[in-house]
Amino acid sequence: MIDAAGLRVIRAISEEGSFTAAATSLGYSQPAISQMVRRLEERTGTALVERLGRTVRLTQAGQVLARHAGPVLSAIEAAESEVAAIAGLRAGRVRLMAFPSSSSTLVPRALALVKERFPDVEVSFAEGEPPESLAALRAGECDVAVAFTYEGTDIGRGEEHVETFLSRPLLEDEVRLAVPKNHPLAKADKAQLSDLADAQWIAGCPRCRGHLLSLATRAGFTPHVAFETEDYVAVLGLVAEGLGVALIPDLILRSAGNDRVVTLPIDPASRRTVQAVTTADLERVPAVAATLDALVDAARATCPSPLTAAISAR
Amino acid sequence: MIDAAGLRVIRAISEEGSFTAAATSLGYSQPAISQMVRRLEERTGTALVERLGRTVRLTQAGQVLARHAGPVLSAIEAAESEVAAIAGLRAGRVRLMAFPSSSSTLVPRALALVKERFPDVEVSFAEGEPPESLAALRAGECDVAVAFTYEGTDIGRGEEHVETFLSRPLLEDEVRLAVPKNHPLAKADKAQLSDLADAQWIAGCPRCRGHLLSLATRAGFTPHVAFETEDYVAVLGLVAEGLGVALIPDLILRSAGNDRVVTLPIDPASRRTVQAVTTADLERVPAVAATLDALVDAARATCPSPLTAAISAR
DNA sequence: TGAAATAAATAACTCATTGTTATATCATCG
DNA sequence: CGATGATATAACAATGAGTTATTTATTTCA
Repeated sequence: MIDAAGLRVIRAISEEGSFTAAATSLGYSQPAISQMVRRLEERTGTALVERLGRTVRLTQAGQVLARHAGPVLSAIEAAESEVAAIAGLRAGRVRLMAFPSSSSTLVPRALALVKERFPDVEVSFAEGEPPESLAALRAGECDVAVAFTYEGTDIGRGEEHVETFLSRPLLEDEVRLAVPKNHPLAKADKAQLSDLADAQWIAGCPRCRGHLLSLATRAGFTPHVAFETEDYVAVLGLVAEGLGVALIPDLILRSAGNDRVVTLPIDPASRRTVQAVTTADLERVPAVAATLDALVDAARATCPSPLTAAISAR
Repeated sequence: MIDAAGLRVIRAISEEGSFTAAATSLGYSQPAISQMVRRLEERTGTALVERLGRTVRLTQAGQVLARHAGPVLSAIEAAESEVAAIAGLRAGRVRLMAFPSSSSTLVPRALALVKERFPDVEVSFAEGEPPESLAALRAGECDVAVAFTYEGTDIGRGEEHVETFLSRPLLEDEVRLAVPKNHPLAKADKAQLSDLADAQWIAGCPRCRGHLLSLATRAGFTPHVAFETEDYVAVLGLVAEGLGVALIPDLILRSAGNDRVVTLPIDPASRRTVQAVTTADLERVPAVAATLDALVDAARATCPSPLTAAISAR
């Protein structure tokens, strides 16, 4: 029945003392005010202004509206400016969830970029492996997930498809074989996976373990997994002690090397793609978009690869 | 940019958890909500809801709007209900101004009627002779003036025209000649004004004095005004003491008689019309309309005259 | 796994609202 | 009494905000 526009008009009349002045103050034409008042009076069923010749004055009912106009309009303006701040990146919160090994360089660098560009945007951060982070994204518990997919790995056994969401590729991460320095393959150019059918394997995160199984199956064997840990520093330690071999993404080796371990490409090559994942809706939230951009930029700085080259060329 | 309708929609979505439920709760169709949200998102420049498959959830910006919706909408509802109370005569204030001699019966009776019919309507009352009461009406200091006009009297010398306003006739009030009981005319049927050219006159209020002058001029003389007072009881007292004669409206004689005074019609007859005066705008204020009605009813009860008969027949 | 059910998006259309300009009316003031 | 300043009205255009019908997508359930 009564909306913000009506209150604005009544307030302007009350403040300015005439329809014409109210019109100029609101940027309207005079008849617009005249008609607006008439409509309001029709709706409320009572006169709101007294037209006394050349001047107008509010009736009691008009004064009631004018009195309420202030609080209502300033609350609306407050809401608008809060939303505008979010839209203008002068406010906003992004909840980021990333898998542990990305936390070392990529994510911190991206967070720093966001902070530098938009100091008032808050980015909170939690660790989580892809299945959890995607579930959190779906559940609305985070806004951006930094996840990875292994090339050619078909997910789908209860896990979230990355394809359900909107994802931007960040890095191409080559999967290498890690062997102890004294291992027969240590000096080889590349390793045939099938040569390692009888090796003891050390597996990383569940997803990586799945990838290992998938690759091994394709190479015609079932790997014997002697140890399992999500901590890649530990994986490298185990390998260094000669307790087994492991598949390790190149990205991890950049932050956590071990000089008693040698890594070499495998054949057929395998890579994982690190992606920033969000939803189509959240991508329209400016702070989220800014975070995605920062992640892309951070990835480019982290590792110039064919993929990121392609992205920069774009 | 954002109006009450938008806030209502966002709040409904937040409360109901889906567009469809929000639509039913607001009495809209589902696409209406869908489009409303889209418009809001276009205007604000950021996503307001996350569509997660079948369910929707508000984004941070959406939550900002939902948070403000409550206060804003309840303030608007409060304003609406206050105005509705005024429109529905469950509230309201009328400032009445009446000339003194109407205060005796007509006005009190009318006030009682309003109080009986609409107990929550406040009518405040002040005395004032027609020129002042009309000026007050014009100045917005009162809402209804009970005034009178002398038949055939042309006003206009700086005074307010009753015709400027909207007036409803209440009573036809005959002007009679008051003489002492022992006056030569005391037993006459009627008095020729011209027979009183040499009499001492006692005048009432300024307006009444003006009327006396006008009538006398028409009768061919200039009256000798010996006394002047606005208090008609005093006028009657002066007449009773034989200090002069006076023109007195019949209405006054009903409440303030004096048995040492005789009144008789004058020739040519003269009457004043008692009117309830307001403005076209104020007449659309329900409490004002109710007061006017009460005045008409009170007048009918006070003095059944040809005029009031005509009004009831209408 | 596939079909039914549920929910949101889209298309196409209608109608009311809310502006506009041009003009009339009306009160005030020199 | 005419000029002026203010509101009202008329006619019209654009937009907003609904509607129904239909499509698309996700969940659920057999």
